Amino acid sequence: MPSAPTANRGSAHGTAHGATLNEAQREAIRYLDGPCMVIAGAGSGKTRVITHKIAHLVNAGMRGSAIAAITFTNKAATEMAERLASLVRLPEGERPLVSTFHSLGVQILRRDCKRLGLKPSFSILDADDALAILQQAIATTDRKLLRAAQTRISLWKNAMLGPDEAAAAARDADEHRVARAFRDYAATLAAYQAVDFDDLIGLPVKLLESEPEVAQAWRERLRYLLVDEYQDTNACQYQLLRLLAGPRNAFTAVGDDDQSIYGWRGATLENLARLQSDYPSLRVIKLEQNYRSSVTILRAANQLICGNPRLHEKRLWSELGIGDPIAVLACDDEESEADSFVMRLQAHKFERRTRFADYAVLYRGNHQARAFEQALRREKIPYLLSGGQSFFERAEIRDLMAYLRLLANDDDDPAFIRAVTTPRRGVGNTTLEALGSYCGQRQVSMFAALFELGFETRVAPRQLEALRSFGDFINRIARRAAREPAGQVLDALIAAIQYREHLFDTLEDKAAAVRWTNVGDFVDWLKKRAQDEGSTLAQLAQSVSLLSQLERKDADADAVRLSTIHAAKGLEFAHVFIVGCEEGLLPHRGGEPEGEDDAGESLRIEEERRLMYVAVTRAQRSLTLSWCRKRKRARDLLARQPSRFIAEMQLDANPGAKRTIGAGAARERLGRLRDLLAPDRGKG
DNA sequence: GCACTTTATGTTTTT
DNA sequence: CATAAAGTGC
Repeated sequence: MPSAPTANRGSAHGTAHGATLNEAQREAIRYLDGPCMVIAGAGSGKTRVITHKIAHLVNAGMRGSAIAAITFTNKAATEMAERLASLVRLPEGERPLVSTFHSLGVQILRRDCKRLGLKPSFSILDADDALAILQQAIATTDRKLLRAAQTRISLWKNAMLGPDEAAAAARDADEHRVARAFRDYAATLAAYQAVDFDDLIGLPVKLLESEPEVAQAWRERLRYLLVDEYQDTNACQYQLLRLLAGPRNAFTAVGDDDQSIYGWRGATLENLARLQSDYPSLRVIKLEQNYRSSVTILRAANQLICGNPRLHEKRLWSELGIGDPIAVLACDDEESEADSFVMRLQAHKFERRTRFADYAVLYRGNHQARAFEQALRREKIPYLLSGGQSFFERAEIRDLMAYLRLLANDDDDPAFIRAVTTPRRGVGNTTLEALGSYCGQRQVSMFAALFELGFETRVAPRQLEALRSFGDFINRIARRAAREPAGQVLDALIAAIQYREHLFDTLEDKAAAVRWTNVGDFVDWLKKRAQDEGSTLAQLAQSVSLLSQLERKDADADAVRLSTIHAAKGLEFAHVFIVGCEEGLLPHRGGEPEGEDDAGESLRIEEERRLMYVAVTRAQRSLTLSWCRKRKRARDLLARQPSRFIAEMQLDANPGAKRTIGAGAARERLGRLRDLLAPDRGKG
């Protein structure tokens, strides 16, 4: 087996792949007599339990295609499908459905959305498009209010409250205002035949609740459900699970209350308790043996998390030995934090003969990556940035996506606006405003309005001509898309709009070249996908918005990983650096302290503590924590304190567990190593 | 009326 | 430091 650098694939140390299953794992796999919940501590082999349970079901005679494994991220789904494929060989049509909640939602919706008054070619809006629509609805330019409104509405949706219930639940004037905007927002989405991310769960719930035959059909199709990262489900996802499970209650939920880090997205630990009260016969099985980390690391993790009240008390243990002490680095500022990381990395790598891919830098916020990127680039160390801006959020990709969405769905006004203005074709704000107001009166989409006789008088002839020829163009491409292969039409589209020329006209050559390369990657990816799945351009447009990262082959590259802690969940690395361990960052200080009560405050700290716990438990062999005495924020330099979590891990009380090292020591050591390696290269 | 250039502004985490 | 609203040539 080639050892891949990413998680769960076991770099020699740690993972339980080849080993036999332990008693608790076997029990979790074999138990089929009723609903089952597996409390799987960090590194206890939960993916293994899920894949082996699926294999067990298949061996027991269940059709593979009747089993569904549901994850939260595409990465987890891909990983799961691969591990499963290496365990049981199943023919194409007999493979279990391994999918995220959101893609499952799309599948359910695509089949029967007509019953909800939604056309099958509905558009899926990303957060930015949704935000633009909300901005219209709430009529504000205050970005803070806008963002707050978006999360508020999302939380309402995840709690399964519609605009009416939201208005009833609103506690102050601001929330009432947001509830009113929620109503307009929902109406606008309906007019556009568009849905947002939350609707991908909420609408299937609505559908299965209101159409018993549809629910029945899905229950017959999916006879056993396995849910990964159950602690991250929100009320709406829980309801979807209940509806899919039906009265048969044939499911296994796998989760860990200590790793619940998506409370801000509506995930609620109550779902763990609810599972027990809603299913009294629920069998609860705990996995406490850790196959990943050294005893030192686990002891620190246990020490940290015991500060939280927990639903399921558990104590992780491991047989992997004491391992290296945990180091704490106090740095001057973020540059010196990044510098000392790079120097320690180089020294460590030289001494231990490790690979770059054995190292990961984990941080609270994406902006923290910048200093580390710079330092790594300067030293010519390969790195992989996970999280951060998604490939599909890049402007050039969104431009092309707008065309695809418009081809699929004429009513998608946001896509229309983006496509008609990119590249520029003589249609600007005034024209779009006139078009928008006409559409408002006539209750038609922008695309449909172009060809209406009544619209002709609303804009200047020149603009009308530009709009209509754009409309004709889209119609022509759409006609071709129905007949010809997706890839061919895509090439024709990009050539016809002269996108390459547009990039080089509007940007510096270097930037344009980068974007054009991205376009090429995107097109290749679409073509491959269209071929593999036999999907049309329209269907592709739907699946694309659910992806966060282009699955690239260079995931196997030997490179240092830079990642947010959130994005690192489920992964493991031999040597982990948790950076920015400062009060205010980790734990992060929330928005304004206005009106937040003590209970809310301590809940927030508990989630931050779980986040730190997730970070610590990513490490197999060594763990280094660092913090900065000063950190730039906006324009000024702020004095900072080390995170309370460092103290909570009681590294001092843990003999030999802590080494505090000044940032200068590594610099000197690296200097010596460099001299040793290449004396003439010596530099300051 | 369109398209490009300047100036204020504001930072968690993600499907 | 990067994005989005307001300002200036064409």
